[in-house]
Amino acid sequence: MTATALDDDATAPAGSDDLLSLRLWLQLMKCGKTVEAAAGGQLHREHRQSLARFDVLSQLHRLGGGWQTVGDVADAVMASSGNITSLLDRMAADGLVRRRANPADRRSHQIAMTDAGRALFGRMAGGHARWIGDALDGVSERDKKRLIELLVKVRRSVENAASPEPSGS
Amino acid sequence: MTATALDDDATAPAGSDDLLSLRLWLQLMKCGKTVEAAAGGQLHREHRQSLARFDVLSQLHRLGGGWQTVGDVADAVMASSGNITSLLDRMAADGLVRRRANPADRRSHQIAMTDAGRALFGRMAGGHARWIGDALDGVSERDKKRLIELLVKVRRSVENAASPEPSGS
DNA sequence: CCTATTTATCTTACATGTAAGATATTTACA
DNA sequence: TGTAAATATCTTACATGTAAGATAAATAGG
Repeated sequence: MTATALDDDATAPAGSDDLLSLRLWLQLMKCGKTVEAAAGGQLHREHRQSLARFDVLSQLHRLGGGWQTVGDVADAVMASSGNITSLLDRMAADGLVRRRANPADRRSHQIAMTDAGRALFGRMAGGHARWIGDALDGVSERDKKRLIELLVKVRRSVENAASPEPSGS
Repeated sequence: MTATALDDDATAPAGSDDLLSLRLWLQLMKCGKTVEAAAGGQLHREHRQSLARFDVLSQLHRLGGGWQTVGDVADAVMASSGNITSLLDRMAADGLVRRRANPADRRSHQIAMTDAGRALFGRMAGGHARWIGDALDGVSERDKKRLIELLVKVRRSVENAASPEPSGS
């Protein structure tokens, strides 16, 4: 008996490389879900905030906390335009961020943290980094460095397969 | 300028190991999101189905496609009880799965694929494995094997930190 | 047998995500 | 200039996720 749900499917085509890729994909999804659930649970228990909100505050914290466009924030946290709108609406309703019209482009809106948002992020960030350090305590420094490199390779491969560069760019 | 949003936070505490862990966490989240969005997009384009539905069908396909309890399916796809209920409701409304009372335990319900669900899964599985193989084509076989091992290590570390085993089990 | 606890699922409320398309504005160009 | 295309955000509809607690049935202990 194997660890995957797909490895014996009659319509499966190619060689053993597809099977290895499938196993990698399954482990990546499983690991990602596990880490995300654990980290999200920690943020919810300690601060009643979601990972998505923490990501937005982290991005707004970068570059000194100045105004950033909605699109820049959406790209940074990998949220769709429809999604970031409602997320920022709720965060603004909770007094964590505020909007203003972009003075340079009237199509565009900008976002920044409020004082309350900055204070909340200050309380969250240190504890979150410490929690992650504890959670990854069972992984050696060498393995962490190798993993970071390999994860970047995977991401590049997937992004490249999704929209391959024309050969002469 | 660095790659993270947190590395210069004044409240951050410990040594360089927390920073390395933070970088690993960021890459893991980013890689997971990228791969999930790409795979989900492929399933939506080709079959108008979500990754969550594909996961459920994969799990039901295991063990020969017989009846499984709602709880077993929920555990396998890492869904909460409230979540799996509505997901299975929609899949049942689309004629992909069906429910029955568990003859051995009247608290429990069981789930199996319908013929339509089995047919849909057959069409999805091969193409999905092939798509994943293409997407991970830029990663060497050796790197894939190392990554699988390392991801399992990470997951074990996080699970262990979340609920550490008592010393003598 | 009776009651308390545990277990399995469902219900409700709400947060977060995608998809598709509307709106307003800017940009490119004939 | 005028018009088409691109861009940035928002709106709407709906799918998927969590949290908290209700419900029903099984189980444990008296």
